[in-house]
Amino acid sequence: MKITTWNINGVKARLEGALAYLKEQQPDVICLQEIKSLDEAFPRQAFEDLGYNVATHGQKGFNGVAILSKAPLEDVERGLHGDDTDDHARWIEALVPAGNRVVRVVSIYLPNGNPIGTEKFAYKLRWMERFKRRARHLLADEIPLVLAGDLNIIPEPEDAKRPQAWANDALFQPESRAAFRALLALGLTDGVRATHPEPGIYTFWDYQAGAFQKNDGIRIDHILLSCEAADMLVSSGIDTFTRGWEKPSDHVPVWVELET
DNA sequence: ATGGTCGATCGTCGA
Repeated sequence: MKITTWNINGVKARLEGALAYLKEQQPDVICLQEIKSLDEAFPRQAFEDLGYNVATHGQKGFNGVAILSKAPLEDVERGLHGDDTDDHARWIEALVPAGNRVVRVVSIYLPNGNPIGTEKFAYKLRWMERFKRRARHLLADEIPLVLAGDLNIIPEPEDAKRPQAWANDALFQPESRAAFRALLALGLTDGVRATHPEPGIYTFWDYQAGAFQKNDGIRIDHILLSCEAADMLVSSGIDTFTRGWEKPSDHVPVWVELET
């Protein structure tokens, strides 16, 4: 099965592109981030018409995540556990049947955290602690687990064209990177890196200053796999071509193929 | 050093 993640930066602005992508690439599951839509305003029917089941966790104006799947979604959970006062829509889970087994998929929009030295950065780090706790809990199920999304972390210098340009950015702070490594230390595999050891593969290019034309990108959209899911990993890819489309998202789709 | 670009929304925040 092919599982894709894509920060679409607004479902309304990206509807045509998202539908075109799904028609062409036919992923079994796609995790979306930054839908920037209330659940009731999400263009559910347009995706259902392409054969997808839709589960959203949205809010007005910003954030918002979704999981779309050709197979029915079960046990949908909205929101990241661990803080009842956090009303940001950044986490949605579901079970997806795959062949004669089941995979748990999570669509994640991890806080950006900029600027550093502010409450926004503290929130990012607290949120990553909750992420780790929830991941540890889900790993105990021993159901293949796929944590996919805009994780807003540049894990290593080779994940940026110009790492020094990100030295003061929340995405590349030592604390952010350490929290990411702590996730991997739970036993998770970076699915793309595991199958693409080469440097210079990116998933985001800023809209400003012709970043895409200069390939001035960063790799911040990730798919983390439990050992049960990593055992199923066949291949992965980054669909950079969508960044050249009309009205592109600043992120591109990232996918893994799992043997089911 | 500044402004550079988008989306949601309509002055301004978030990225």
